[in-house]
Amino acid sequence: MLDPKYIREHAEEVKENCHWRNVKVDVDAWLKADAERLELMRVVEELRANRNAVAEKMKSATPEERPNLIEEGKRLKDELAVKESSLEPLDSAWKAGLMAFPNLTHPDSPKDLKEEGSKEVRVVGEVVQLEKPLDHVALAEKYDLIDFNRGAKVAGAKFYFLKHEAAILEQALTRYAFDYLTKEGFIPISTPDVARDEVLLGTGYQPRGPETQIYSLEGTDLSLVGTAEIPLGGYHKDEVLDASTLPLKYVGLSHCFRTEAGSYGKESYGLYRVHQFTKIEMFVFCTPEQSEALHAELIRHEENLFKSLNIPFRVLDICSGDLGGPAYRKYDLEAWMWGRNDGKGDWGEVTSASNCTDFQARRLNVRFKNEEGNMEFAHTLNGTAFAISRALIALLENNQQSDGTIEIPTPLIPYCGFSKIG
RNA sequence: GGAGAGGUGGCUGAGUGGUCGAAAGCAACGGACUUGAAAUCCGUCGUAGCCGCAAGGUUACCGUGGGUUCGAAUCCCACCCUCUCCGCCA
Repeated sequence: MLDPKYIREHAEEVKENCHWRNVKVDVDAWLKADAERLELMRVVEELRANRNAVAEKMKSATPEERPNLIEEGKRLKDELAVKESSLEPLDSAWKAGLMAFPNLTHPDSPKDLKEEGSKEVRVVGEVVQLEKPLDHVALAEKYDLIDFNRGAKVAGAKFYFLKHEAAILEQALTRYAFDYLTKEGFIPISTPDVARDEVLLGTGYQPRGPETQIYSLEGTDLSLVGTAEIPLGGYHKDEVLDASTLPLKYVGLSHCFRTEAGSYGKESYGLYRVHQFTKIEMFVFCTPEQSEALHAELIRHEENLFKSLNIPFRVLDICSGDLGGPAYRKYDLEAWMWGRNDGKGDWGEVTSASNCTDFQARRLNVRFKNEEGNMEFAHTLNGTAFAISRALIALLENNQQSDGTIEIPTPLIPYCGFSKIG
Protein backbone atom coordinates (compact mmCIF):
# COMPACT_ATOMS: atom_id res chain seq x y z
CA MET A 1 0.00 0.00 0.00
CA LEU A 2 1.20 3.47 -0.82
CA ASP A 3 0.73 6.51 1.39
CA PRO A 4 -2.44 8.25 0.10
CA LYS A 5 -0.75 11.59 0.68
CA TYR A 6 2.12 10.50 -1.50
CA ILE A 7 -0.23 9.59 -4.34
CA ARG A 8 -1.96 12.97 -4.09
CA GLU A 9 1.29 14.88 -4.14
CA HIS A 10 3.16 12.77 -6.71
CA ALA A 11 0.38 11.76 -9.09
CA GLU A 12 2.51 11.88 -12.24
CA GLU A 13 5.28 9.82 -10.70
CA VAL A 14 2.76 7.25 -9.48
CA LYS A 15 1.17 7.00 -12.94
CA GLU A 16 4.55 6.52 -14.53
CA ASN A 17 5.37 3.87 -11.95
CA CYS A 18 2.13 1.96 -12.56
CA HIS A 19 2.91 1.94 -16.26
CA TRP A 20 6.36 0.44 -15.78
CA ARG A 21 5.06 -2.01 -13.21
CA ASN A 22 2.57 -3.25 -15.75
CA VAL A 23 -0.30 -2.54 -13.39
CA LYS A 24 -3.47 -1.07 -14.77
CA VAL A 25 -4.66 1.45 -12.22
CA ASP A 26 -6.69 4.51 -13.13
CA VAL A 27 -4.83 7.03 -11.02
CA ASP A 28 -7.02 9.95 -12.07
CA ALA A 29 -10.17 8.04 -11.16
CA TRP A 30 -8.69 7.28 -7.77
CA LEU A 31 -7.71 10.92 -7.22
CA LYS A 32 -11.25 11.96 -8.09
CA ALA A 33 -12.70 9.42 -5.66
CA ASP A 34 -10.18 10.58 -3.09
CA ALA A 35 -11.30 14.21 -3.38
CA GLU A 36 -14.97 13.25 -3.24
CA ARG A 37 -14.36 11.05 -0.24
CA LEU A 38 -12.55 13.79 1.64
CA GLU A 39 -15.28 16.28 0.83
CA LEU A 40 -18.01 13.95 2.05
CA MET A 41 -15.97 13.04 5.09
CA ARG A 42 -15.83 16.69 6.08
CA VAL A 43 -19.62 16.89 5.83
CA VAL A 44 -20.06 13.76 7.91
CA GLU A 45 -17.60 14.92 10.54
CA GLU A 46 -19.31 18.27 10.84
CA LEU A 47 -22.63 16.50 11.39
CA ARG A 48 -21.03 14.33 14.03
CA ALA A 49 -19.57 17.40 15.71
CA ASN A 50 -23.07 18.92 15.81
CA ARG A 51 -24.51 15.69 17.17
CA ASN A 52 -21.86 15.58 19.87
CA ALA A 53 -22.55 19.20 20.75
CA VAL A 54 -26.26 18.44 21.20
CA ALA A 55 -25.44 15.44 23.39
CA GLU A 56 -23.12 17.65 25.39
CA LYS A 57 -25.86 20.23 25.96
CA MET A 58 -28.22 17.49 27.18
CA LYS A 59 -26.03 16.98 30.21
CA SER A 60 -26.92 20.34 31.67
CA ALA A 61 -30.29 20.91 29.97
CA THR A 62 -33.39 21.74 31.96
CA PRO A 63 -36.40 19.45 31.57
CA GLU A 64 -38.03 22.13 29.40
CA GLU A 65 -35.06 22.27 27.02
CA ARG A 66 -34.75 18.53 26.61
CA PRO A 67 -37.53 17.78 24.12
CA ASN A 68 -36.14 20.31 21.64
CA LEU A 69 -32.62 18.94 21.99
CA ILE A 70 -33.87 15.40 21.48
CA GLU A 71 -35.68 16.51 18.33
CA GLU A 72 -32.53 18.24 17.09
CA GLY A 73 -30.51 15.12 17.87
CA LYS A 74 -32.92 12.91 15.97
CA ARG A 75 -32.80 15.18 12.98
CA LEU A 76 -29.01 15.14 12.97
CA LYS A 77 -28.99 11.37 13.38
CA ASP A 78 -31.18 10.89 10.31
CA GLU A 79 -29.18 13.31 8.24
CA LEU A 80 -25.96 11.65 9.34
CA ALA A 81 -27.28 8.20 8.40
CA VAL A 82 -27.99 9.42 4.86
CA LYS A 83 -24.54 10.96 4.43
CA GLU A 84 -22.79 7.99 5.98
CA SER A 85 -24.51 5.56 3.69
CA SER A 86 -23.35 7.50 0.64
CA LEU A 87 -19.85 7.68 2.09
CA GLU A 88 -19.61 3.93 2.55
CA PRO A 89 -19.39 2.80 -1.10
CA LEU A 90 -17.08 5.69 -1.86
CA ASP A 91 -14.83 4.69 0.99
CA SER A 92 -14.61 1.02 0.06
CA ALA A 93 -13.89 1.89 -3.56
CA TRP A 94 -11.20 4.25 -2.34
CA LYS A 95 -9.64 1.53 -0.20
CA ALA A 96 -9.84 -1.05 -2.96
CA GLY A 97 -8.16 1.42 -5.30
CA LEU A 98 -5.43 2.07 -2.79
CA MET A 99 -4.75 -1.64 -2.42
CA ALA A 100 -4.37 -1.96 -6.18
CA PHE A 101 -1.38 0.36 -6.42
CA PRO A 102 1.94 -1.44 -6.72
CA ASN A 103 4.88 -0.35 -4.61
CA LEU A 104 7.22 2.33 -5.91
CA THR A 105 10.23 1.10 -7.81
CA HIS A 106 13.92 1.39 -7.04
CA PRO A 107 15.43 3.92 -9.47
CA ASP A 108 18.07 1.38 -10.53
CA SER A 109 15.66 -1.47 -11.30
CA PRO A 110 15.63 -2.15 -15.05
CA LYS A 111 12.64 -0.41 -16.60
CA ASP A 112 11.02 -2.99 -18.79
CA LEU A 113 7.61 -4.56 -19.14
CA LYS A 114 8.77 -7.97 -20.36
CA GLU A 115 10.36 -10.68 -18.30
CA GLU A 116 13.41 -10.65 -20.58
CA GLY A 117 14.12 -7.11 -19.43
CA SER A 118 15.57 -8.33 -16.16
CA LYS A 119 19.28 -7.69 -16.00
CA GLU A 120 21.85 -10.41 -15.46
CA VAL A 121 24.12 -9.05 -12.76
CA ARG A 122 26.62 -11.91 -12.58
CA VAL A 123 27.10 -15.60 -13.17
CA VAL A 124 28.64 -17.62 -10.37
CA GLY A 125 30.19 -21.05 -10.84
CA GLU A 126 30.58 -23.04 -14.01
CA VAL A 127 28.23 -25.50 -15.60
CA VAL A 128 29.92 -28.88 -15.63
CA GLN A 129 29.57 -30.29 -19.12
CA LEU A 130 28.77 -33.98 -19.19
CA GLU A 131 28.42 -36.21 -22.19
CA LYS A 132 24.87 -37.17 -21.34
CA PRO A 133 23.54 -35.17 -18.41
CA LEU A 134 20.32 -36.51 -16.96
CA ASP A 135 17.62 -34.23 -15.70
CA HIS A 136 16.28 -34.64 -12.18
CA VAL A 137 13.28 -36.66 -13.34
CA ALA A 138 15.57 -39.21 -14.98
CA LEU A 139 17.94 -39.19 -12.02
CA ALA A 140 15.02 -39.61 -9.63
CA GLU A 141 13.78 -42.56 -11.62
CA LYS A 142 17.20 -44.13 -11.76
CA TYR A 143 17.67 -43.98 -7.98
CA ASP A 144 13.99 -44.11 -6.92
CA LEU A 145 14.08 -40.65 -5.35
CA ILE A 146 10.76 -39.10 -6.33
CA ASP A 147 7.44 -40.81 -6.96
CA PHE A 148 5.27 -38.60 -9.14
CA ASN A 149 2.82 -41.30 -10.13
CA ARG A 150 1.85 -42.25 -6.64
CA GLY A 151 1.80 -38.58 -5.70
CA ALA A 152 -0.83 -38.13 -8.38
CA LYS A 153 -2.72 -41.19 -7.19
CA VAL A 154 -2.90 -39.89 -3.64
CA ALA A 155 -3.25 -36.15 -4.10
CA GLY A 156 -3.47 -35.40 -7.81
CA ALA A 157 -1.13 -34.19 -10.51
CA LYS A 158 1.82 -32.09 -9.36
CA PHE A 159 1.99 -33.74 -5.97
CA TYR A 160 4.82 -36.16 -5.30
CA PHE A 161 6.56 -38.30 -2.74
CA LEU A 162 10.22 -37.70 -1.96
CA LYS A 163 11.87 -41.06 -1.26
CA HIS A 164 15.14 -42.52 -0.06
CA GLU A 165 17.98 -40.00 -0.25
CA ALA A 166 15.65 -37.26 -1.52
CA ALA A 167 13.53 -37.47 1.62
CA ILE A 168 16.66 -37.21 3.74
CA LEU A 169 18.02 -34.38 1.62
CA GLU A 170 14.92 -32.33 2.32
CA GLN A 171 15.77 -32.40 5.99
CA ALA A 172 19.47 -31.97 5.41
CA LEU A 173 18.93 -28.85 3.30
CA THR A 174 16.52 -27.51 5.90
CA ARG A 175 18.89 -27.97 8.79
CA TYR A 176 21.88 -26.76 6.81
CA ALA A 177 20.10 -23.49 5.96
CA PHE A 178 18.87 -23.06 9.53
CA ASP A 179 22.36 -23.55 10.93
CA TYR A 180 23.95 -21.20 8.43
CA LEU A 181 21.36 -18.44 8.97
CA THR A 182 21.16 -18.81 12.73
CA LYS A 183 24.89 -18.10 12.82
CA GLU A 184 24.14 -14.96 10.80
CA GLY A 185 21.75 -13.69 13.45
CA PHE A 186 18.47 -15.03 12.11
CA ILE A 187 15.87 -16.28 14.58
CA PRO A 188 14.73 -19.80 13.66
CA ILE A 189 10.97 -20.09 13.48
CA SER A 190 8.47 -22.59 12.18
CA THR A 191 5.17 -21.16 11.02
CA PRO A 192 1.52 -22.06 10.64
CA ASP A 193 0.81 -23.41 7.17
CA VAL A 194 -2.51 -21.58 7.08
CA ALA A 195 -3.24 -17.90 7.55
CA ARG A 196 -6.24 -15.61 7.67
CA ASP A 197 -7.27 -13.80 4.53
CA GLU A 198 -6.43 -10.45 6.12
CA VAL A 199 -2.84 -11.62 6.57
CA LEU A 200 -2.67 -12.78 2.96
CA LEU A 201 -3.95 -9.39 1.83
CA GLY A 202 -1.56 -7.64 4.18
CA THR A 203 1.44 -9.33 2.62
CA GLY A 204 0.15 -8.50 -0.85
CA TYR A 205 -1.43 -11.79 -1.84
CA GLN A 206 -4.91 -12.19 -3.24
CA PRO A 207 -6.79 -15.05 -1.60
CA ARG A 208 -9.95 -16.29 -3.35
CA GLY A 209 -11.24 -14.87 -6.60
CA PRO A 210 -10.65 -16.03 -10.16
CA GLU A 211 -6.97 -15.06 -10.40
CA THR A 212 -5.88 -16.62 -7.17
CA GLN A 213 -3.00 -19.04 -6.80
CA ILE A 214 -4.03 -19.79 -3.24
CA TYR A 215 -5.93 -22.74 -1.83
CA SER A 216 -8.51 -21.61 0.69
CA LEU A 217 -10.33 -23.66 3.28
CA GLU A 218 -14.03 -23.83 2.70
CA GLY A 219 -16.23 -22.24 5.32
CA THR A 220 -13.37 -20.37 6.98
CA ASP A 221 -11.33 -17.23 6.39
CA LEU A 222 -8.20 -19.36 6.19
CA SER A 223 -5.97 -20.20 3.26
CA LEU A 224 -3.01 -22.52 2.87
CA VAL A 225 0.08 -20.35 2.71
CA GLY A 226 2.00 -20.09 -0.54
CA THR A 227 5.17 -19.10 1.30
CA ALA A 228 6.41 -18.49 4.84
CA GLU A 229 6.52 -14.83 3.85
CA ILE A 230 2.81 -14.74 4.66
CA PRO A 231 2.81 -15.97 8.28
CA LEU A 232 6.14 -14.28 8.98
CA GLY A 233 4.88 -10.96 7.66
CA GLY A 234 1.76 -11.37 9.76
CA TYR A 235 3.83 -12.25 12.83
CA HIS A 236 4.21 -8.62 13.93
CA LYS A 237 0.91 -7.35 12.51
CA ASP A 238 -0.53 -4.40 14.46
CA GLU A 239 2.58 -4.13 16.59
CA VAL A 240 4.86 -1.27 17.48
CA LEU A 241 8.34 -2.73 17.37
CA ASP A 242 11.09 -1.61 19.69
CA ALA A 243 13.52 0.22 17.41
CA SER A 244 16.50 -1.08 19.35
CA THR A 245 15.58 -4.66 18.36
CA LEU A 246 15.70 -3.86 14.64
CA PRO A 247 16.57 -5.41 12.31
CA LEU A 248 14.58 -8.49 13.28
CA LYS A 249 15.76 -11.33 11.07
CA TYR A 250 13.83 -14.58 10.91
CA VAL A 251 14.52 -17.84 9.15
CA GLY A 252 11.26 -19.69 8.81
CA LEU A 253 10.20 -23.10 7.67
CA SER A 254 6.83 -23.60 6.08
CA HIS A 255 5.07 -25.83 3.65
CA CYS A 256 3.99 -23.93 0.59
CA PHE A 257 0.83 -24.62 -1.34
CA ARG A 258 0.07 -23.21 -4.76
CA THR A 259 -2.75 -23.98 -7.16
CA GLU A 260 -0.54 -23.01 -10.13
CA ALA A 261 -3.73 -22.65 -12.12
CA GLY A 262 -3.18 -22.97 -15.86
CA SER A 263 0.54 -23.53 -15.77
CA TYR A 264 1.00 -27.09 -16.94
CA GLY A 265 3.42 -27.99 -19.68
CA LYS A 266 7.15 -27.65 -20.17
CA GLU A 267 7.50 -24.87 -17.61
CA SER A 268 6.25 -27.19 -14.91
CA TYR A 269 8.36 -30.24 -15.74
CA GLY A 270 9.07 -32.57 -12.82
CA LEU A 271 9.59 -30.81 -9.52
CA TYR A 272 9.88 -27.38 -11.09
CA ARG A 273 6.29 -26.28 -10.55
CA VAL A 274 4.36 -28.29 -8.00
CA HIS A 275 1.40 -27.77 -5.70
CA GLN A 276 3.29 -28.30 -2.48
CA PHE A 277 6.86 -27.90 -1.34
CA THR A 278 8.84 -27.09 1.76
CA LYS A 279 10.61 -23.79 1.88
CA ILE A 280 13.18 -22.16 4.10
CA GLU A 281 12.60 -18.45 3.97
CA MET A 282 14.36 -15.39 5.33
CA PHE A 283 12.16 -12.55 6.50
CA VAL A 284 13.30 -9.21 7.91
CA PHE A 285 11.66 -6.29 9.70
CA CYS A 286 13.86 -3.20 9.82
CA THR A 287 14.03 0.59 9.62
CA PRO A 288 13.94 2.40 6.28
CA GLU A 289 17.63 3.26 6.68
CA GLN A 290 18.55 -0.41 7.06
CA SER A 291 16.57 -2.04 4.30
CA GLU A 292 18.86 -1.56 1.32
CA ALA A 293 21.89 -3.03 3.08
CA LEU A 294 19.79 -5.91 4.37
CA HIS A 295 18.58 -6.61 0.85
CA ALA A 296 22.20 -7.04 -0.19
CA GLU A 297 22.75 -9.25 2.83
CA LEU A 298 19.88 -11.57 1.88
CA ILE A 299 21.28 -11.97 -1.63
CA ARG A 300 24.72 -12.68 -0.20
CA HIS A 301 23.31 -15.50 1.94
CA GLU A 302 21.44 -16.99 -1.01
CA GLU A 303 24.59 -16.94 -3.09
CA ASN A 304 26.69 -18.46 -0.33
CA LEU A 305 24.23 -21.30 0.14
CA PHE A 306 24.06 -22.19 -3.54
CA LYS A 307 27.78 -21.73 -4.09
CA SER A 308 28.46 -24.15 -1.25
CA LEU A 309 26.36 -26.79 -3.01
CA ASN A 310 28.38 -26.57 -6.24
CA ILE A 311 25.41 -25.19 -8.08
CA PRO A 312 26.13 -22.69 -10.87
CA PHE A 313 23.71 -19.80 -10.95
CA ARG A 314 23.17 -16.32 -12.23
CA VAL A 315 21.80 -13.31 -10.38
CA LEU A 316 19.05 -11.26 -12.00
CA ASP A 317 18.04 -7.72 -11.15
CA ILE A 318 14.32 -8.09 -11.85
CA CYS A 319 12.79 -5.56 -14.21
CA SER A 320 9.91 -3.29 -13.23
CA GLY A 321 7.24 -5.21 -15.13
CA ASP A 322 8.05 -8.45 -13.34
CA LEU A 323 8.32 -7.19 -9.77
CA GLY A 324 4.77 -7.99 -8.67
CA GLY A 325 2.92 -5.68 -6.28
CA PRO A 326 4.89 -5.48 -3.04
CA ALA A 327 8.55 -5.43 -4.14
CA TYR A 328 10.47 -2.19 -4.49
CA ARG A 329 13.40 -4.13 -5.84
CA LYS A 330 13.94 -7.82 -6.39
CA TYR A 331 16.85 -10.12 -7.19
CA ASP A 332 16.38 -13.71 -8.31
CA LEU A 333 18.92 -16.50 -8.36
CA GLU A 334 18.54 -18.80 -11.32
CA ALA A 335 20.36 -22.10 -11.12
CA TRP A 336 21.44 -24.26 -14.01
CA MET A 337 18.92 -27.00 -14.80
CA TRP A 338 19.52 -29.62 -17.47
CA GLY A 339 15.86 -30.48 -17.83
CA ARG A 340 14.96 -27.11 -19.24
CA ASN A 341 15.13 -25.95 -22.84
CA ASP A 342 14.32 -29.41 -24.24
CA GLY A 343 17.14 -31.09 -22.40
CA LYS A 344 19.77 -28.61 -23.58
CA GLY A 345 19.66 -26.96 -20.19
CA ASP A 346 18.83 -23.43 -19.08
CA TRP A 347 18.60 -21.23 -16.02
CA GLY A 348 15.65 -21.80 -13.71
CA GLU A 349 14.54 -19.67 -10.78
CA VAL A 350 15.53 -21.03 -7.39
CA THR A 351 15.38 -18.02 -5.08
CA SER A 352 13.98 -14.55 -4.94
CA ALA A 353 14.89 -11.71 -2.59
CA SER A 354 12.66 -8.66 -2.33
CA ASN A 355 12.87 -5.36 -0.55
CA CYS A 356 9.22 -4.46 0.02
CA THR A 357 10.02 -1.17 1.82
CA ASP A 358 6.95 -0.07 3.78
CA PHE A 359 4.43 -1.58 1.34
CA GLN A 360 3.55 -4.62 3.44
CA ALA A 361 4.10 -2.85 6.76
CA ARG A 362 1.43 -0.28 5.89
CA ARG A 363 -1.10 -2.97 5.14
CA LEU A 364 -0.12 -5.04 8.16
CA ASN A 365 0.31 -1.97 10.37
CA VAL A 366 3.80 -2.81 11.58
CA ARG A 367 5.48 0.26 13.01
CA PHE A 368 8.33 1.34 15.24
CA LYS A 369 9.13 4.50 17.17
CA ASN A 370 12.03 6.40 15.66
CA GLU A 371 14.64 8.41 17.54
CA GLU A 372 12.45 11.52 17.56
CA GLY A 373 9.73 9.43 19.19
CA ASN A 374 7.53 9.44 16.09
CA MET A 375 5.80 6.41 14.63
CA GLU A 376 7.19 5.11 11.37
CA PHE A 377 6.28 2.13 9.27
CA ALA A 378 8.87 -0.61 9.28
CA HIS A 379 10.44 -2.00 6.12
CA THR A 380 10.09 -5.67 5.29
CA LEU A 381 12.25 -7.93 3.16
CA ASN A 382 12.05 -11.54 2.21
CA GLY A 383 14.34 -13.98 0.49
CA THR A 384 14.40 -17.67 -0.26
CA ALA A 385 17.06 -19.78 1.34
CA PHE A 386 15.91 -23.08 -0.12
CA ALA A 387 12.68 -23.89 -1.86
CA ILE A 388 13.38 -27.57 -1.39
CA SER A 389 11.80 -28.83 -4.62
CA ARG A 390 13.75 -26.52 -6.89
CA ALA A 391 16.89 -26.71 -4.79
CA LEU A 392 16.72 -30.49 -5.25
CA ILE A 393 16.51 -30.13 -9.01
CA ALA A 394 19.63 -27.99 -9.05
CA LEU A 395 21.43 -30.10 -6.48
CA LEU A 396 20.84 -33.44 -8.22
CA GLU A 397 21.43 -32.23 -11.75
CA ASN A 398 24.59 -30.23 -11.09
CA ASN A 399 26.26 -32.75 -8.85
CA GLN A 400 25.86 -35.77 -11.11
CA GLN A 401 29.17 -37.29 -12.16
CA SER A 402 30.35 -38.80 -15.41
CA ASP A 403 29.96 -42.25 -13.83
CA GLY A 404 26.27 -41.58 -13.26
CA THR A 405 26.45 -41.16 -9.49
CA ILE A 406 25.46 -38.04 -7.64
CA GLU A 407 28.10 -36.51 -5.40
CA ILE A 408 26.78 -34.82 -2.25
CA PRO A 409 28.49 -31.44 -1.66
CA THR A 410 30.75 -31.50 1.39
CA PRO A 411 28.82 -29.07 3.64
CA LEU A 412 25.70 -31.19 3.31
CA ILE A 413 27.26 -34.55 4.16
CA PRO A 414 27.15 -34.09 7.95
CA TYR A 415 23.45 -33.32 7.66
CA CYS A 416 22.39 -36.21 5.45
CA GLY A 417 24.86 -38.88 6.46
CA PHE A 418 25.82 -40.03 2.97
CA SER A 419 28.28 -38.64 0.47
CA LYS A 420 26.90 -39.90 -2.80
CA ILE A 421 23.83 -41.37 -4.42
CA GLY A 422 24.40 -44.44 -6.58
C1' G B 1 -17.14 -30.55 21.26
C1' G B 2 -19.78 -28.98 26.35
C1' A B 3 -19.94 -25.42 30.76
C1' G B 4 -18.18 -20.91 32.83
C1' A B 5 -15.09 -16.28 33.10
C1' G B 6 -12.90 -12.50 30.50
C1' G B 7 -10.67 -9.00 26.37
C1' U B 8 -9.85 -1.14 28.41
C1' G B 9 -3.54 3.01 26.71
C1' G B 10 3.77 0.21 26.61
C1' C B 11 2.23 -2.99 31.20
C1' U B 12 -1.16 -3.75 35.65
C1' G B 13 -5.98 -2.20 36.33
C1' A B 14 -10.68 1.09 37.64
C1' G B 15 -14.85 2.24 35.04
C1' U B 16 -22.72 -0.77 33.96
C1' G B 17 -25.89 5.16 29.64
C1' G B 18 -24.11 11.80 29.59
C1' U B 19 -19.23 14.82 34.37
C1' C B 20 -14.85 9.14 30.09
C1' G B 21 -9.99 9.46 25.31
C1' A B 22 -10.75 7.11 29.78
C1' A B 23 -9.00 7.02 37.35
C1' A B 24 -4.82 5.02 39.80
C1' G B 25 -0.17 2.54 39.85
C1' C B 26 4.17 0.94 37.10
C1' A B 27 7.40 1.93 33.08
C1' A B 28 9.26 5.98 29.95
C1' C B 29 10.69 11.15 29.12
C1' G B 30 11.90 16.42 30.91
C1' G B 31 13.23 19.16 35.31
C1' A B 32 14.56 20.13 40.72
C1' C B 33 17.64 18.17 44.67
C1' U B 34 22.75 15.39 44.60
C1' U B 35 30.01 15.33 43.62
C1' G B 36 27.41 11.14 40.95
C1' A B 37 23.60 7.61 41.57
C1' A B 38 19.39 5.84 44.29
C1' A B 39 15.31 7.77 46.85
C1' U B 40 12.06 11.98 46.88
C1' C B 41 9.40 16.02 44.60
C1' C B 42 7.32 18.81 40.11
C1' G B 43 5.85 18.24 35.13
C1' U B 44 5.02 15.56 30.39
C1' C B 45 3.28 11.15 28.61
C1' G B 46 -1.95 6.87 23.07
C1' U B 47 -2.75 6.38 17.68
C1' A B 48 -4.71 7.90 13.13
C1' G B 49 -7.67 11.10 9.58
C1' C B 50 -9.26 16.07 8.23
C1' C B 51 -8.82 21.72 8.67
C1' G B 52 -4.81 25.27 9.96
C1' C B 53 1.63 28.75 8.58
C1' A B 54 1.20 27.77 13.61
C1' A B 55 -1.18 27.80 18.19
C1' G B 56 -4.98 24.93 18.01
C1' G B 57 -9.68 22.83 16.37
C1' U B 58 -12.39 18.58 14.95
C1' U B 59 -13.57 13.28 13.91
C1' A B 60 -12.62 8.17 14.90
C1' C B 61 -10.60 4.33 18.00
C1' C B 62 -11.89 0.70 25.13
C1' G B 63 -11.00 -7.36 20.82
C1' U B 64 -13.80 -7.06 15.53
C1' G B 65 -18.38 -6.05 12.95
C1' G B 66 -23.49 -4.72 13.31
C1' G B 67 -27.72 -2.77 16.34
C1' U B 68 -30.55 0.20 20.26
C1' U B 69 -30.33 5.56 21.96
C1' C B 70 -30.76 12.60 21.47
C1' G B 71 -26.10 10.39 23.62
C1' A B 72 -22.48 3.81 24.15
C1' A B 73 -16.13 1.58 26.91
C1' U B 74 -20.95 0.86 29.49
C1' C B 75 -27.16 -2.07 26.82
C1' C B 76 -28.39 -5.98 22.64
C1' C B 77 -26.69 -9.50 18.54
C1' A B 78 -22.89 -12.06 15.77
C1' C B 79 -17.90 -13.25 15.28
C1' C B 80 -12.57 -13.54 16.86
C1' C B 81 -9.27 -14.43 20.78
C1' U B 82 -7.60 -15.71 25.97
C1' C B 83 -8.23 -18.34 30.63
C1' U B 84 -10.57 -22.34 33.92
C1' C B 85 -13.15 -27.05 34.20
C1' C B 86 -15.11 -31.48 31.52
C1' G B 87 -14.85 -34.69 27.17
C1' C B 88 -11.85 -36.34 23.00
C1' C B 89 -7.07 -36.76 20.98
C1' A B 90 -1.12 -37.02 18.36
